[in-house]
Amino acid sequence: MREVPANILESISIDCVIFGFDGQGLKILLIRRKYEPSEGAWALPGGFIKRDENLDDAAKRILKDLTGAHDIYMEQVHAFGAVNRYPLRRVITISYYALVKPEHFSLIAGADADRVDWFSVKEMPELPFDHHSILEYALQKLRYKVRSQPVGFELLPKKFSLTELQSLYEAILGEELDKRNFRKKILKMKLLVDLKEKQQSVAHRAATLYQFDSKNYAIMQEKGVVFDL
Amino acid sequence: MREVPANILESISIDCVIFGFDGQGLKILLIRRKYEPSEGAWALPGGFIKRDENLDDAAKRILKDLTGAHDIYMEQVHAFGAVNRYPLRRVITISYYALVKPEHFSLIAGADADRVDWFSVKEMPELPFDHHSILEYALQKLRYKVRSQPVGFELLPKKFSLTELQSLYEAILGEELDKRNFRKKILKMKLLVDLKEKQQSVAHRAATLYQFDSKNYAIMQEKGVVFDL
DNA sequence: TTTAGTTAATGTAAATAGTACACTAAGTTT
DNA sequence: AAACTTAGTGTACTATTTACATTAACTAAA
Repeated sequence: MREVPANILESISIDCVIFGFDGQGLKILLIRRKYEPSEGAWALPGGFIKRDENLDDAAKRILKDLTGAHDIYMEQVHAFGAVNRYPLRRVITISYYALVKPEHFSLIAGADADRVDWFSVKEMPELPFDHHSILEYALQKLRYKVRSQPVGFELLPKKFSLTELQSLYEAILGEELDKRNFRKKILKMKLLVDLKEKQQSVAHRAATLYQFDSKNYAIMQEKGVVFDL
Repeated sequence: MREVPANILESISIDCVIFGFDGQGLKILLIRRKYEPSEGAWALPGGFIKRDENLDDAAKRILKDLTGAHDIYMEQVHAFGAVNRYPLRRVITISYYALVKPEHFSLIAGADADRVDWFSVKEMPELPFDHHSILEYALQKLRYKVRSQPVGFELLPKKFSLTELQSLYEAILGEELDKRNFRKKILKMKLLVDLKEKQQSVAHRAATLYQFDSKNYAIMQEKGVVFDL
């Protein structure tokens, strides 16, 4: 445990819930805490806000300092402020979340972390403080969001099959989807470009590859088109 | 302007966006600020959090101290933390909102407010700091919510007509709804009890009165039934 | 070279939900 | 009795959702 520097706001922290999808299941990025309180525990990457820093900027900096992961677009989720949530003093934390592709980031433990790693959401270590609630809340939000917006294409390779896309959605939602209905819906959105290419060297019938149509997505967003999965 | 007491967290405030519906239009509860900064301006009721107070409790207390309105269930909306949003020092604010029936509350300006009043959302005074953004954000949330959940029954008299209910929804959404379709949908939800009673002494055909079926609502919520208006 | 194994790809019928739309009913007031 | 005001109602059309099973294409192993 160390002293609180003067240029930070000592009563407000940010915690980041970074979800990752690697083609298998849903993962979450944790750091191992180098200092008290809860030294040695795996926890959400979090830290304090500087006096001259906006919230979104603080979230980015904190994540980068602890894990090395940068250029991640995060969204604010919720403020958690139970009186005794943090043992040393009163701290209210604001949570942020993002969904990323693990292999895009080389992780480097820094600042108050001595290790960083991805954990499967299904097999999580015990988390300190109220980090479990924070995680659950963010997961709810992610699931909600993924149903109403075409989220997550950036998590797949540039060229992907519809089955891969479906697995992604199933991993996030934690439930199985009907193949034909999924395809119908996703193709009707006109957000995928059929590349007229096939998978190579797979031990079964090769799937057609698609690409996310980000141009059309931008246009539709401007028009205020609502998506729904 | 006064000193910051020691038992409060000086960098975190709460601002309350209290929407009211009085049968006519959507209103919002504002206070007139008694002290600098922005002394004399109409603003959202807001204040600082005490060290031994949870967020939700703080929101309730702050609202009560400034306006006299109590027993209002508020929900957290968003944290706003632009570096210069508050002129005196760095303050991050967490917004809360609620939707209530104005005539249920006797307003008493207190603490840092010398007046309290309801304003039509359509004719708002200039608000200080980033209160306008905070209000807009809460309004978005309210509109969103009212479409997906049976919100707002508590704003009407215990016995109400379908037309009154429809006016409420129209006021919140800021758009007109089709009478027949509205009735079809709302009745299909099985959330209203037909009281087999008629309005009294109205200068036209009397409408049937209904009551919100909170018992059935609780049951349906448990089952996870999704509503959609 | 045949067979087994694996995943890709496809369509339809039925049910449900959403939308647009106009007239009659029941009271009160003049 | 006529005029006014709001209540109350149904239908046809379209779009969306859901459940569901077979054939196609390719590889690997026998």
